[in-house]
Amino acid sequence: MAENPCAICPYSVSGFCAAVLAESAHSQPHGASWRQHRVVAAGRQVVNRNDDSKHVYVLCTGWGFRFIQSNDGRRQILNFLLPGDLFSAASIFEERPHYSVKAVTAVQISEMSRNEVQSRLAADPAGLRTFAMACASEIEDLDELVTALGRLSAEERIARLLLQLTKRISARNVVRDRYFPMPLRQQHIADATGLTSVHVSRILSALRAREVLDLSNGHLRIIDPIEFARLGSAR
Amino acid sequence: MAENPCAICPYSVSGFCAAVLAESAHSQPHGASWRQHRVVAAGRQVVNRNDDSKHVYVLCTGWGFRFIQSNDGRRQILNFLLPGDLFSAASIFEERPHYSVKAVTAVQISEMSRNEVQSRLAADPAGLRTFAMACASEIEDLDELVTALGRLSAEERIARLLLQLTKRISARNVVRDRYFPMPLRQQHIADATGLTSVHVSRILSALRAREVLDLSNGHLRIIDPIEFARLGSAR
DNA sequence: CGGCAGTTTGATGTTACTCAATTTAAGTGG
DNA sequence: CCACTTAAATTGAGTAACATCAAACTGCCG
Repeated sequence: MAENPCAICPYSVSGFCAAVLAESAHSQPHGASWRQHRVVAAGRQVVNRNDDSKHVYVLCTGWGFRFIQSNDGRRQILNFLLPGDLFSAASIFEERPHYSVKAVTAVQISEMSRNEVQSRLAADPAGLRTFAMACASEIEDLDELVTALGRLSAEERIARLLLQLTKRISARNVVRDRYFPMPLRQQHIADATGLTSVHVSRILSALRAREVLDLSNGHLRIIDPIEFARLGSAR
Repeated sequence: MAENPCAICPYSVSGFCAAVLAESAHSQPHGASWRQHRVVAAGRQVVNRNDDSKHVYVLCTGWGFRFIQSNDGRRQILNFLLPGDLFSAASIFEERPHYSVKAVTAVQISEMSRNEVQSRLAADPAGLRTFAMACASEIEDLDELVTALGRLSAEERIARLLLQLTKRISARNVVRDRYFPMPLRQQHIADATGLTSVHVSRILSALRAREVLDLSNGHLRIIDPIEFARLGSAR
């Protein structure tokens, strides 16, 4: 993933916005109405599994997450969305999303017409490659997540999630290597790692007691970077 | 996924082969050398994580699986490959695969030049959409797998895997609703569901005792289709 | 017949879940 | 600023699910 700021999202790192927004790509059908910004309050749902939608979304500010909800109410978080993230590469060609999306904090999102995005991608000679890269990286992330859920201990899964998030934050902001904004409830972490929030609490307490890291007050403090990296990159 | 047989693989259901093999798509650079068939013995590894390769593969006959191997030797199977399956949509643009692939049974594979596949896709006006559909369906499958590993019990995960496989087999062959070829060792099932082979053995024995299904001798026999479907589609 | 890979079974250990009570933190309105 | 409310985090006790270790068993093939 190369740094690639775009007009929609100064933090975009996917290259996707740049391709879609290229001026020459396509003539707008009705002014600039094919895309608009929206603000969504913390906790609100933005995308509903199976509700068909004519839009593609990019998160501009705040934190969100993509998830699948079980019949019995449990949910699995598939990934967290940070500024610049396309909700999912699949959304560009999927009429009905197979996932839902919620805002963690208040967020700004950029809502674009799927048809328009498709034709811009098709018009751009590098569009196929750009799109393919986004897909490949999403598939790779998911493959790694599957491996983590299937094979790692609770502690390793949590450390892995936090490590990954710190890396993604670092890629978007001035690098901070010890202290990161992290507006997640323990329930979010539980839903992302396949654990219960009670167990997440115990593990986080243990990591705090062992002076590895401290997650509280919406911030993650890395106390022992070596141990943190070791736990988080276990495989 | 629409039925879409192709010259390489009579059972291909992805539409991918059709797009790539279109006669008009592209002139061959050196005869037909951009693709060739290979035979691989049961248990042999076909793709090695991180070894860069100039090829894209499609499975033509037999069973294989895509996986990621842990440092400590444990492995997570990401999906099983059936005749007609592209190893991964990501492979078309990824220089180095982030996964490995092994043959379960003896397999025939079609090995294609990645460059040639890319230019054929780019040349085909429907190429972007074809490729995107393959990606979207792979992402959806992975999202569902993540949810299964994160949220389902051992029994449900196993039933889900077997149910999915029966559906995929049915899509490729004359429909058989009670008896399916299933050349998997219990270790494969364990590696695909994040369990140990010992536990898989216990669960399969229980399912056999409860007269839900019987997996043995390389075949799956569905005894109670209702209960099987209920367990396997739990979410 | 012996050997090997795969499966089954039992006994035991560990990890993570459930339920429920308690503490802490974060608002909110007076 | 303080009482009140509510959501989130913590803690303890008991339990269920799954892992580990090891031995026995099965089928298959040379």
